[in-house]
Amino acid sequence: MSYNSNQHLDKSENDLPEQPGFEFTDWMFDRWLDENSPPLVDSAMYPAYQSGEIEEFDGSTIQQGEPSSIGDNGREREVRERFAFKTKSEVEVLDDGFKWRKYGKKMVKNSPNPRNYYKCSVEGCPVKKRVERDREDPKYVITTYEGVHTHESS
DNA sequence: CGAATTTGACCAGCGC
DNA sequence: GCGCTGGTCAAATTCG
Repeated sequence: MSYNSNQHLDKSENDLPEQPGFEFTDWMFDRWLDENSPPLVDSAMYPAYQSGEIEEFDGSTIQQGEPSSIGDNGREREVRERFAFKTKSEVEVLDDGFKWRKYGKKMVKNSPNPRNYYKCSVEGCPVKKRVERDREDPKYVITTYEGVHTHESS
C-alpha cells in the first residue's frame, strides 16, 4: 500500500520500456489497435491456436484457453476470446493503449504471487485482463485477455 | 472533487 | 454433502 503510484512512473531499476521477446505482443497490440477489430488474433494465428500447432512464438509462450462450455441448460455463453501471453517483463502494467481498472486481487495456490484482475474502464467494453506472475520466473508475466474491445482508443 | 485503487467478503461452480 | 478454488462485487481510502 505504498507502491501504487510508482508502478509505471517510479521505476528506477525497472526502467525497461520494451524487452526482447516482446515482439509478439507488440505486433499483436499493433494489429489490435490498428484494426480495432474484435478478436486479438483471428487472421492467421487464431486457426493455428485452435489447432494447437502454435505454442511458442518469438520466445513468448502462447496459451490458448479452451471454450467454456457453459451451455448445458440452454445458456450458451462461451467466452472463446481468451488469450494468454507469457511476456518477459518486470512491469505488469504495460500500456496497450487502453485504460484498465483493477477490480480484484486473488492469491493463486500455484504461485506465491497474487493474481490481478483488470477490466476495461470504457463503458461497452466487456474486455477483461488477467495478469499473473510466473511462479518460476518472476520476470515473466502472464497476461490473459478476455473479451473484445468495442470502443475506440480515441 | 473526482476518479482510481485497495482489501475483504461473498457467491458460484466443481470435485471428491 | 461438504470443501475448495476462483471470480466478482462492494465499500473504503487515497492520489492526482
